[in-house]
Amino acid sequence: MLLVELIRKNPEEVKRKLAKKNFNQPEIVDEIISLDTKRKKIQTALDDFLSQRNTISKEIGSLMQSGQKELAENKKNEISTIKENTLVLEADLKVVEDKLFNQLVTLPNLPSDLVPEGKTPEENVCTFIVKEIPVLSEDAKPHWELTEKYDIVDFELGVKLTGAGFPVYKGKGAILQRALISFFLDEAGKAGYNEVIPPLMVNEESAFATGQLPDKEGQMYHVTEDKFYLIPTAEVPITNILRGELLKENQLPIKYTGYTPCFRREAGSYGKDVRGLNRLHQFDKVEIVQAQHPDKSYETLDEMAKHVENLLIKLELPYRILRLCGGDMSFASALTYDFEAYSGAQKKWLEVSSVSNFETFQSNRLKLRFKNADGQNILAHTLNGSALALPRIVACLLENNQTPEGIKIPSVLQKYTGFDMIK
RNA sequence: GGAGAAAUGGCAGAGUGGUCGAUUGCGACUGUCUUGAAAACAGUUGACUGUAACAGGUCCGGGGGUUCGAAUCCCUCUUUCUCCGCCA
Repeated sequence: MLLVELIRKNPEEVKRKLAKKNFNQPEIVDEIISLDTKRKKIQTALDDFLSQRNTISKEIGSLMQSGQKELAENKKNEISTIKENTLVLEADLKVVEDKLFNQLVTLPNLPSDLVPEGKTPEENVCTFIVKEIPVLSEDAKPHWELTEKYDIVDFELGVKLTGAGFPVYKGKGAILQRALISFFLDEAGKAGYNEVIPPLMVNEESAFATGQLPDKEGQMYHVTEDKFYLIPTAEVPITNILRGELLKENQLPIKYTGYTPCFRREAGSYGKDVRGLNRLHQFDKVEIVQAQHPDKSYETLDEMAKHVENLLIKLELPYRILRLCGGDMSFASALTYDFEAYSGAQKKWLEVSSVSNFETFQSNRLKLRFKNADGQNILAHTLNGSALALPRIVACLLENNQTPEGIKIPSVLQKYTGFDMIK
């Protein structure tokens, strides 16, 4: 959530930046400012009445104690008009505050200056691409045929148990999942991230604080009986670990990693993009999360991107890095790098990681702050990235590493799988 | 699921209708002393809002109510603890 203070100070700049993010209702910015002005006015008037009330109440108190009951009664009468006024103003204030809040939550985060202009994924800027994109032979099979051939992922069975998008990993397929998770967690651990296993369901407050509510309500599975949401990413519970914290400056950066399954309704998705492992309702992911000093958060973003890049290199996967344009970025992000691995048989790039700096957009909702040397409370910056999402990695590994003898396992994974070939 | 008890500042723990934003202890920070440290002594030590700066306002688990006035009384929700039941 954007800070009202920032909007007040630079309304035109805010509008310009919002436009870059494909947000086309600049009038909301003006409405927010006028609502906030109204809010302040009401608040000041209300405070004034409350102040009078407090003073008189104290006087009544001392009169009562000194036994001057009649004078006290007179004071009580005096206070009744004041009380009526406070009730009216309190009601007004609530209306204005609600309106203000509802407008404020519709605004996406402002893009950093590094974000390229653009409205569609085609306008993302490729900042790195491997020299050689593998060309497989014409009879190379897409992963959904390979998973069937080797009986390692069973989509039909998942349909029987739950529905489309909930595959069952079997045998070496299941072990491969476990191996990747362990590998990713070990790498994150080596990079200084503290490993956690968070809940897979969160409450409304958590979903709001990281920005999923109200923006992405329809994308989450909602457990209505208990008002919980199944997490769409570990980002939600892990970042919320820090909700409400007032840290010491020297505690930064705080680094967490965690593996969780992720649940996404993917309403509106269909067609080729959802084939096989490309897009699922439940998938596994290892996430890295940091809270950092505002002065250092962009360095940290680069460091996290480097971490993700190294994973792809170690897995020997061809990849490219995109700096997302304003129109393709997520609601809460200020700058995002997407990592795409090449899927040789599908002949296309699949997004396997997204690394973002949210600046204060999340921390403002989280109330995640630190105390600086001057004793001021400053909002920290939050960042996160997938490191990595499993299904598309598996898809690429299967397709790119297929041979007539079977599917080769990258050497870095072999100590985790215990085998070097799926056959 | 049933019965009971509780929720106060970083922590511990007072406070049962008025000068309580909150006694006290510990911790932390600053100063004095010291070559330095410890000890001792003195002081400081929550957040939000608001202002040019003051002032003012709000916050004692969340929400609502009673009252001129609520940490304190009432209702409700949540959480924790104890006992019973159930269970991996």
